Amino acid sequence: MRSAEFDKVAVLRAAMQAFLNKGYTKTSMQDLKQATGLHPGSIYCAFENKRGLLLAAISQYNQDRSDEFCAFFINSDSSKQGLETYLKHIVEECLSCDTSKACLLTKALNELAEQDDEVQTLISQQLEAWQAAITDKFARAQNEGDISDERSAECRGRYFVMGIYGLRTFANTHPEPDTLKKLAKQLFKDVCA
Amino acid sequence: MRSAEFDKVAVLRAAMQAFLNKGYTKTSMQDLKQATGLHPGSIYCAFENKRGLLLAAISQYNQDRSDEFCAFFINSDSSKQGLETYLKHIVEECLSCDTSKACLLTKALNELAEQDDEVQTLISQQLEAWQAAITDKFARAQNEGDISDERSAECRGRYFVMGIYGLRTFANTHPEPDTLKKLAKQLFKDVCA
DNA sequence: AACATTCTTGAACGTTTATTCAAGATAGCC
DNA sequence: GGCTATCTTGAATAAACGTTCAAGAATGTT
Repeated sequence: MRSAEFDKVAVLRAAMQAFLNKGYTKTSMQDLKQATGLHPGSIYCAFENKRGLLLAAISQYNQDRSDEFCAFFINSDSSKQGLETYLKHIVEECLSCDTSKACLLTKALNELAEQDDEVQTLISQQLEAWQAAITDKFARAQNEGDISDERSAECRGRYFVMGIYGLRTFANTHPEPDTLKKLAKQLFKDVCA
Repeated sequence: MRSAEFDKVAVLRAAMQAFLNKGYTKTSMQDLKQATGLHPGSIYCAFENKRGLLLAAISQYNQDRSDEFCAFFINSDSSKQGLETYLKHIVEECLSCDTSKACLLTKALNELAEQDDEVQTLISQQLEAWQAAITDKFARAQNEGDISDERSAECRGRYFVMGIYGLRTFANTHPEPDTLKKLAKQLFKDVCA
């Protein structure tokens, strides 16, 4: 008996960085070999093929982002404030230079939506769960009395998600801190109004 | 002497549809041959290479969209109403099944931003011009007295653009008419407030 | 220490890719 | 109608791609 020598989670994180940098199609097996440190054979043994590695990387990405999201609410009894700092965190992420600014879920969905139904379904479910988590926080904020019941939590959750999508895309051409921060501030004001 | 037999604009429109369907990398020369009706040699003679065809298709797309945008304002003396019907038009576009729902500029930018500086620069300039055109309409609407001067036209233009980006991305996973229309309505209300 | 089992390695494979180019077709000009 | 110039055609090319697989290395068991 002999167990695998590589750290699966670390490999998946390296792979998702590679996919974020070049996109799925343009990331070659040679790129993945270099990024993960795994030889082609090992990748095929562990993930079946390149597409399998993408699917696994997407799931890992979703897991990481989901954990990150939850962390904004565990030590806070104000859901509204948690959402605000979460939004600020996203802005900072858009502004950081070292890590890729895009979201792997939307990036992969854009690239493969009309060609790969399984990828599309997987990502759609994950984005749906993310939106549901955000909507839940708006509902809590309403129960906590910080946001009015004039509009439903679903309505606010959708709008917030839409705003984040827009913010991320906008950051591609306008990575100026002041502009993004102002947009985010306005977005949060509008979504809470 | 002998002149070219194909219609350049028609070829570019066919090429941009192909690029919208599959993305730049996954659109093969064979796909482009089928979509445009041009043989490889003719494409290379007219556009230098695949990338040259993409650049030309992007410029044509930008031209078409720019003309389309202007059409919303020529027979109207209310800039605010022109912006509103423009936004409704975008929602309809997101909902239509036959044509591709995405925007070629943002799609190509997402795919090639970190790999091709010339493509990135070209698209950035075009998106900038689009945003400037929208900002101009907000400034006119303010002069016409339909929108307050409380926030600047630049500020509103940016927010509107961000909202359209978000709306388009949101439509990928939620192509339900009622949801999109409601989001667009709220967006327009917020951006004019 | 030798064995059996599993993982790792990287060269080799068949496709597919973007690109080229020489031959053929077509149009205008004398 | 023949000539020249230009455009069209599509087979050929070389490189790059994802994938496979048999040989080598390493581990745990006896």
